[in-house]
Amino acid sequence: MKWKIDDVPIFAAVVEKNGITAAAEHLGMPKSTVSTAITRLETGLGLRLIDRNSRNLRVTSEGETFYRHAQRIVEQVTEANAMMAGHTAVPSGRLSVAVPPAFSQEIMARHLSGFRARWPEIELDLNITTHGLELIRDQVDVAVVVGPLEDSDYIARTLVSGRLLWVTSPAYLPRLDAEPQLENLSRHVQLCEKRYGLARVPVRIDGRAGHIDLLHGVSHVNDPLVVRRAVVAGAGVSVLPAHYCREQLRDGSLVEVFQPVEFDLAASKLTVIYPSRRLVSPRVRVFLEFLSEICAGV
Amino acid sequence: MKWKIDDVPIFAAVVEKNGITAAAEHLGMPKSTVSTAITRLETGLGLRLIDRNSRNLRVTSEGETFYRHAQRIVEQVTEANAMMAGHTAVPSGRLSVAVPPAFSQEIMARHLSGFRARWPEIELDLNITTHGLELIRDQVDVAVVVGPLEDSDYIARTLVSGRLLWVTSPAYLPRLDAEPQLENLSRHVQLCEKRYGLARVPVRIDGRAGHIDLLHGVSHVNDPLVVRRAVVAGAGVSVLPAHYCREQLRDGSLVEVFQPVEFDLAASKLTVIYPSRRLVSPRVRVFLEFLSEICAGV
DNA sequence: ATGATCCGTTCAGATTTCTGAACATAGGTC
DNA sequence: GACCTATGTTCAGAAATCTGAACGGATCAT
Repeated sequence: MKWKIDDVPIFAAVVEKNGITAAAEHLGMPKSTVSTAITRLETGLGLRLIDRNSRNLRVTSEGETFYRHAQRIVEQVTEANAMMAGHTAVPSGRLSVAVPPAFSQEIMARHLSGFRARWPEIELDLNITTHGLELIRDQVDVAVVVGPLEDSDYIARTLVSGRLLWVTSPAYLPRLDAEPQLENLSRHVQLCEKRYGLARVPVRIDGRAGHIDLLHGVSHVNDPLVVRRAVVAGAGVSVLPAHYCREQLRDGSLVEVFQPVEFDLAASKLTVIYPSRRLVSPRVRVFLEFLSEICAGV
Repeated sequence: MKWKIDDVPIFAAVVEKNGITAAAEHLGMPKSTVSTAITRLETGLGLRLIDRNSRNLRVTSEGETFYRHAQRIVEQVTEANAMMAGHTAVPSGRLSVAVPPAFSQEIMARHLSGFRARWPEIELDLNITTHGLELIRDQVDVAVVVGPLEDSDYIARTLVSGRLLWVTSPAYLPRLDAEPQLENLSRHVQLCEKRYGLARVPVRIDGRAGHIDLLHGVSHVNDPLVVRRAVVAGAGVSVLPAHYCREQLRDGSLVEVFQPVEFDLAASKLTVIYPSRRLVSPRVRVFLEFLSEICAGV
């Protein structure tokens, strides 16, 4: 790579402010620096980014392409900076967070005392809710949400990718066929989480796409932990996110089945969202780090 | 921002190679440069990233946090570089792409001759298919796919966000109630695209979450253009991506209804995917630019 | 213990980048 | 058309960064 990354924000500013002088003013640096930076970037890349003379300025098509990438780079850098800024201050104050029920019980609860011990100055206001996405608007600082996410103004970080597994109890195991056929799978499903209860759940069997009906003839509940209890108690086969049946698979109360059938669904992905690309308050920052940590192993 | 972005890849290399000397070797620069860069970065950020003495090296918790961001920055930079590299060469050769039927007809077709005129050396091999995601593995260079995407090894770029609209024909309009009620909406839907044909389609009415049944009592087809024709011909109300009914809304053959009811669904998002973060061949690059251009207005 | 070895840091000279002032050029004004 | 103004470029001195060699400390084998 023959160009300097530090020239990228300068280039982006020139494009955005539509001028070297304007960009220089915005960045608080001499225009000569900006001019040189653009020239250096062009030389390094080996192509012209901006056609310019003393009066006019036009971004070339290559410049447009590079600008799209520049935006992403600047975005990441800004975010990194926001995250690290004020890292020296001791986090304190009230922190409102929203987390889904199953997540709070299965993953978070056991680490809460550790969080309190490490950051005693933070008063945690924990909302157990399935509607984190709505609360983030103005009621909570951070929300953990389940399922795929629309693009939005908030920053989102995937905590757990949420691979889905087919599981059953050891007692039920003998009733399954050796070779699972697409048509026979759902026959064994008595109950599943509401979010997968679709008529056409996209799946992938040994790489080939297909569909499974988890709507008709299947009971639904909006809590994976209820599904888990039911399956452990013998309620046939069901679908659970890997992070909610890890322990059960280890201690043998659940067994994985239908392994070749993978889900084409981001429905159980766990994501944390929070506002502002500009400034992450210390208490939000440490809570995000806390979430990353406790989710690292699952 | 008090730190240099150019120090970020150096820091990342030190973390990855677990040593300043190793990183220096990998980056092809003197270890003194690497050492100074890390120190400078730490000073700029105002905190210690790596605890180090002459024999041991340990990334601090702040360092871990920063490393996560560093990875993203490096990724974007690498991608930008790959995209710009070899930008001088004239793109040529065979280019296999997969695009969905509706996209090819509605958005792409009219611009194809322009593409050919601009890049006469590229032999385009155009596959109209709904299974782009499967072909990208080893049969095509670029694929445009519809719907939300799992994380994968491929690079994905959103082309069109794919907002969904409720539309109907002017002739049907008088048969709608003034105030749309959640329960009454689906009564008017005779046909919709298969991908929205779920029992519980998540929607948002004036910000509040809810669900609509587009499965029962609704016919399904896997082509939005068929839905459009049907609705224009009087088949009640249906759901169409904004980019496939722009013209019809303008010329009055379709009208938008139920505006307060927004979809909580990324189901019609158009994404382009392609392999390799390392090197984008010139012909792939110009095709990606072509796609961005033709999707910019929709 | 002791020396060999490996690693990160420091240092001083070489190189690059930054900067403010001077310069050049295009467009508008009277 | 001469002048004015706003804009990008150039330049030379100042500041910073880079670099290879020397240095200092930690571990390991003997």
